[in-house]
Amino acid sequence: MYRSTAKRPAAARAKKSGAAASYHHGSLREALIQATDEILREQGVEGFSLREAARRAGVTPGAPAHHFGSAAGLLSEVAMMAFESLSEHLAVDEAGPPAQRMRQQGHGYVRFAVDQPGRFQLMFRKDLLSADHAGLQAAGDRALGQLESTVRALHGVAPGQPLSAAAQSDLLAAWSAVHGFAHLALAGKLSHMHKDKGATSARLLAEVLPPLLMRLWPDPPQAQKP
Amino acid sequence: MYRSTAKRPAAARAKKSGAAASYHHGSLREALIQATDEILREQGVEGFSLREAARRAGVTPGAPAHHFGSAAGLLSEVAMMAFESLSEHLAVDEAGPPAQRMRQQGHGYVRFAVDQPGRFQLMFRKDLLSADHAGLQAAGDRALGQLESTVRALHGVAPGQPLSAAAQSDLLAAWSAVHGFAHLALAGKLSHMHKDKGATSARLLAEVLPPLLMRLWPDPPQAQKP
DNA sequence: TGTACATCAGTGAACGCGCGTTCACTGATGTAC
DNA sequence: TGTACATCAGTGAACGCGCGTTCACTGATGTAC
Repeated sequence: MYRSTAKRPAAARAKKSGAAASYHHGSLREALIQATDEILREQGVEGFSLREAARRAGVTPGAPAHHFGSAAGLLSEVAMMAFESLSEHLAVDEAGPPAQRMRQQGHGYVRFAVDQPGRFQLMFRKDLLSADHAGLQAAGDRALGQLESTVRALHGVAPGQPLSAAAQSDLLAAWSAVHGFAHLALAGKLSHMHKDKGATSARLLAEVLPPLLMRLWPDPPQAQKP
Repeated sequence: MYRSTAKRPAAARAKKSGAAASYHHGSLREALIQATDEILREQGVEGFSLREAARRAGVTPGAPAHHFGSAAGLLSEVAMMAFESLSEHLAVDEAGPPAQRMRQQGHGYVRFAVDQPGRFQLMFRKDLLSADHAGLQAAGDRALGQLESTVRALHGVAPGQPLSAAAQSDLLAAWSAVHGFAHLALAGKLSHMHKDKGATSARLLAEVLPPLLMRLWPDPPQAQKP
């Protein structure tokens, strides 16, 4: 009885990559993370399944368990990467005026969400993530920390000291505003806000976001040295 | 051969409600909407399925199609109701000072999201809703309109006239801020913002939201009559 | 350099599950006369 | 008041699907001596 070798994941893998078929994948862990990220890009969070990730990595459905235990384990790893990508979008020249930096970060936050919506969706879906994934927690804190450091500059709070109540409130306001804006943009609520219906979401965003950021963090009035 | 009548939906329905079993439900449409809303309350959006809604309404899985065509049809109906509930949370005494009204509405928006997270999640999941559901669109516009009318008052733009650029920007800022805050609260990002870990989400919200709202819409400086 | 053995990583098949939709049907209700 | 008939609303069974997880297994790799 003929048995097609093309059905065997190792063979499929070999065919795809051009390398020799091997029982062991070699770097399945990375391949699964990569595959998951690809699914997020193409289909969003709802498109993800453990089996689909395994399929794309050229491996049987049982394999992922060896590396991640469960779907939440794999997704948490990807979410961690996503937070790192967000952090890159929040990187900003520390020399500039704080209000301007804040605006730049706001823009970076929204750009990240709009350019990588699948990742962005995932990052805040705590029902899909492991609550105790240390790396994920840390990566999230790091991203938030970048906003915080700009808020510190705005309020003149030194790095070691605790945030003042006003600064605390400002940080939360900043995060809320850009997070909310990003969500509304992804939910398609932006275009329906104004008459210019046909506009690209990119163009719409370019027109609508900067004034909003300027309203929240205007340049300070002319320096008053007494 | 014995056939348990308890398996028959009509009988199950009768048992539950105390009324006589009937082939026709009588108000299935409402019952399904009700059931869906109940699922949202208990399990969130992810807990919803057409079959589960049918089950709760005491009806076979095929029945909902007669009234809603598909899952999206039913969910859109529920989302419409949800927007109406949101509108109620945005109702505010039109006599008060605009900044205060804005804060009240902001508080109402967040309270709605936090008290009824399942509904709130649904309302912005356009992948689950019918794009062409007229009532849903209208209900969403109505809710947004309530924010808009306060922004008009803030900026002194009369009801008939188009929003100024500044007012437009302010409206979007308002919506973004409260929407983002609500999302972050539901994603559990609030508690992890400050040291007071054990705090109830309700208490945390009561402490953290008002200053944020005050920062965004402060009372105007003392009236300067020239 | 060779060999025995332990460990690891992925296989393959099956588990039981719930899902949305379809369709010929039938029981109940409403209407016309 | 009665009867024929059309319309409606829900049934019941089946469709094909994809899912996450389990588990005894086996092939490959690495290590000790």
